Amino acid sequence: MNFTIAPSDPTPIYRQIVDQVRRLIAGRVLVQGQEMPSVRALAQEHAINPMTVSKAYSLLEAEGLLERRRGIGMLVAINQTRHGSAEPEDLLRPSLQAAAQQAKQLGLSPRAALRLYEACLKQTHQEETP
Amino acid sequence: MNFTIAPSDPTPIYRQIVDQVRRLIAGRVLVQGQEMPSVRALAQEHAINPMTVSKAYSLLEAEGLLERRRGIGMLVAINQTRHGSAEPEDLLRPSLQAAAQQAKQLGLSPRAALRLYEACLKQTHQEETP
Amino acid sequence: MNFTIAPSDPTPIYRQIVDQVRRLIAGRVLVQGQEMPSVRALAQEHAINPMTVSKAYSLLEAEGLLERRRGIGMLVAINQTRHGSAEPEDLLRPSLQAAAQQAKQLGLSPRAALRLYEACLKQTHQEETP
Amino acid sequence: MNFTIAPSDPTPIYRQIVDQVRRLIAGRVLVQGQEMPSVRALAQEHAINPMTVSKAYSLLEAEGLLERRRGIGMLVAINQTRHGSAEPEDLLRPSLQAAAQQAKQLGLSPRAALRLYEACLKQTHQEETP
DNA sequence: GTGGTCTAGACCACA
DNA sequence: GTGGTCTAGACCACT
Repeated sequence: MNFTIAPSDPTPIYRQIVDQVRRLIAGRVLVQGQEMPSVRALAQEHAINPMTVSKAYSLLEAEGLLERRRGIGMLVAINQTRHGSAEPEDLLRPSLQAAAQQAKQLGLSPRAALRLYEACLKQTHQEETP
Repeated sequence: MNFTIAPSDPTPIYRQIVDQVRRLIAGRVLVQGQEMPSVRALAQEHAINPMTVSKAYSLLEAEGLLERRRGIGMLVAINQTRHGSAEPEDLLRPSLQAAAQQAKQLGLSPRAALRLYEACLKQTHQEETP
Repeated sequence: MNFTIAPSDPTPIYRQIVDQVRRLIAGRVLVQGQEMPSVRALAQEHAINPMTVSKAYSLLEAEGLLERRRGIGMLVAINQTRHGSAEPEDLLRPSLQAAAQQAKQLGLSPRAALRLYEACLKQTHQEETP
Repeated sequence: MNFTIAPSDPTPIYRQIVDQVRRLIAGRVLVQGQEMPSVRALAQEHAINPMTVSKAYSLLEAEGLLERRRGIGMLVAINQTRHGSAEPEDLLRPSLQAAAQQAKQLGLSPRAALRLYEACLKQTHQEETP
């Protein structure tokens, strides 16, 4: 899986997993019917407790994004109609709205804030290419 | 005060206060020597516990951003050396870096992400003018 | 076979099979000596694993409700002593007792609960006639 | 709290809690804004692990039926508009539909099934009065 | 006082 | 092999 766990991040680990899986599904990186990595595998890969992964998967199942197949594992849910998985823009907007309010409180002009975001985007995309 | 408290936000309330005051000072919206609203007033305005406000103020005082004046209340500290308030860009960057990674996971192009942020900035600035 | 498998139901599939066969025998819908559908046929019909069907049949055989005939398949056991198949009322009562407690917790009057059950019974019986 | 935990019941304990709280809210036994018993209290009362209770509460919170008040405890959610809390009839119907199918499989006439349910209802209500 | 998170380990059930 | 459940205990954060 191409996502990261930051133990230093104050947001709980299970929440980091939930958020990222949600985004990867919205972005079609994870496609419908695809098998998710097993609880134990993911736990070992990131050196965390299997129950933590399990909790994240359970929440995603309750949300309708994952489906449990008895004895098989978890799959990305097939009936991804309209509920649950939202448009990518809708998942990104809250972060950007918060960042917009912060820019205003910091007295930064919209232009300066945009330039800064552009730099961050460029950096993030460069990490992947090489 | 032009800041907001979101009780549903998982980040603790006292932290929401600290972060926003820090930004307002960095952005010179709150200027040196200016009186802060009283603990009681702020608590009542946002329907939160006065002890929570008090804790936030104490942290800001320990950080050197606020000063406690007996009989008067809290003021924005006058001797803002360089250690207390940082550059506005440095305070905004972490949020934008996170938003950049999210955009990538969502499969959004940098251009689309920028456009979305531009819209958020415009909306945030319009709220204040009328 | 007129029974249904609900993969989303938390009760294990083999248990769903066992319970329903038990009822169909108690209700004389399946009569003594009658052939049961083959493991393979039943599995294919409901899109479940043959091993799951096999496990259910084995449990029913251990219970004395089914008999394994070499080269033929499973039959409804002929010597239905009193220990295997119980009275229909006894098999239905647990569900109704649970439903009665639920009605009480929901604040529904016994009369309202009865009316609702009447409607469900009518609907269930109509499904079969046409 | 007037609900029961049955350790022998195959349905997991946290699920028993969730289901019953859901019903008690739908039946207005628990009213909006009311405080729920604390995790530790409920755990001790029923001799189960606090984490099990916590898990149930978390699910109910995700469902929108409970609200967490930091440092205070859990309350029955106030904005109980339409989602989440359903009509009592809607929560009872699934059990009765299952019981109706069972009655049919058992070869019981609708009249006999109704009589049996009536008896169960009477018994359940008598337990409370004395 | 409140709930939340994580860990470690044991046991069960399903396929 | 898969996930689920429960326990016990430790530590943290908020009010």
